[in-house]
Amino acid sequence: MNYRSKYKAPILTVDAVIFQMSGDQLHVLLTKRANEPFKGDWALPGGYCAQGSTTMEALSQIVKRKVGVDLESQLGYVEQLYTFDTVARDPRGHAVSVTYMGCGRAIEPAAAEQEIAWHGVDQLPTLAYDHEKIIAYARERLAAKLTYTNAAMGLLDRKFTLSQLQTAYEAVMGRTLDKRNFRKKFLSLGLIHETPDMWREGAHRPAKLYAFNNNSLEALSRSFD
Amino acid sequence: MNYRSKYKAPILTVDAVIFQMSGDQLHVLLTKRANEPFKGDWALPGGYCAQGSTTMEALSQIVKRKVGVDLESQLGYVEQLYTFDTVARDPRGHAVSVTYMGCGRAIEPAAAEQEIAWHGVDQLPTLAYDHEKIIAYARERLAAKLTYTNAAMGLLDRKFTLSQLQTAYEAVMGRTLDKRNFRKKFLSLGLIHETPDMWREGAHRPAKLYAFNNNSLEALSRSFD
DNA sequence: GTGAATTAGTGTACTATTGACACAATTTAC
DNA sequence: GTAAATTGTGTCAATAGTACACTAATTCAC
Repeated sequence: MNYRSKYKAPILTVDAVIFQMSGDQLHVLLTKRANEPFKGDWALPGGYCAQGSTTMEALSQIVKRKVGVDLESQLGYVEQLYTFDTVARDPRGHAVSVTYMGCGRAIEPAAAEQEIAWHGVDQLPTLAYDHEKIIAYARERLAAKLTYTNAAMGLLDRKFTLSQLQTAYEAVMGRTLDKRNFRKKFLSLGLIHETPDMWREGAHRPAKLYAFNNNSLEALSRSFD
Repeated sequence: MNYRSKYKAPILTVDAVIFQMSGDQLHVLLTKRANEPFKGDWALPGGYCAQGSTTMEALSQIVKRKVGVDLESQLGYVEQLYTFDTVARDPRGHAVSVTYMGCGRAIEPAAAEQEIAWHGVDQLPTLAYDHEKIIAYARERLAAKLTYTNAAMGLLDRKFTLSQLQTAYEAVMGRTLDKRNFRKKFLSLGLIHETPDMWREGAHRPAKLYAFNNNSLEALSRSFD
């Protein structure tokens, strides 16, 4: 096939799975679709990627406009998740969607074009397209990343207590962890350090605040032999 | 933006990183570009994805036509790698490339449109586009997969010796492994089983042949706590 | 058929990591 | 000062990882 002849590119869309902690639950940012198809259903924020901008640039603009979140400044980190495509995915024709996953903390969306809401990942409403699968995949990916990177950074304030860290791990992984083992293990990884500050809240002993050593995503190496 | 108005999709391309073992080295299948841009340079097999076919379908057709390899029947497994895009990636304009990675064994390419060759991943020629980075990324991904999946399956015959398996691991990871520890570890994973057959070759003791329990990709779970 | 060459196949001792498990310390509210 | 709440801590057993060297089985040359 020759590009100049009769080549017609598939529709290219981008979608974002934006996570944050709310209480002790992992939540995902959704928007209510105002138009067909799937009018009235909840969906991941996303839209078209046009010629001339990268998928990440397109996503930034779309997310900013539609749900009022600035990926650059309001998320701890963003990474590409997967590219989904099926001829039937979008009723309007063949679509390819490049999806990204990001984690943030206490995100305050600015004015947005669309109705938005945070939903607990364990209590999702009916979702448009295959977005339920995409969210499940994003959560799996994030859970895997937690075991060998400092990705939890994205879900926490710059300074956090070990209990907050553990709560985030439990929310993403969907199971409880042992407090002593979690602390022992995590501290031995060397990803975080103590700060002089304490977290005081409620009628109980205050907690030491920790911070990640590295503000960008850091991976530990795994070994085989 | 409205789809029906002035939306114009970026060029969508697909590229394949196809690995196989040759001797004790990991090799990647490359084609020599016959046209500009990068005419004469080596590149990953790939091409345009047009409306109406999924990226995987497009890739299958392209790889079959250009380098004579049938992804379905000639590769042990194929998975999506990453989607690369930069405005400058393709000199003709903004392009988005969905890349896939696959592993095969003693692949015999059929008649192909383009000049092709297998290159050792540690002795790559000058490559077109950012294909060098893509290959490095694919290798990293494969190395990571080897530590928690049966992905090595793709690189081996259905029946193989433990030495062959170890050689494949060493080639992908780029370092040597201890024979006794490798065997102990791998056998304990429970991914493979002994067969009654022996591999006889050369003036030395014959080796037991093993087979994977599962013909599709299988992942072991990692734990945190 | 004997010895040289080559690769397959095996075990042990040590260290590090994981996982199960319970109670004292510190703070606030009353 | 006592109750309520949450932080913070250690040990032991089991498992997994790591370093390391020799014997077994075969072919080939003589």
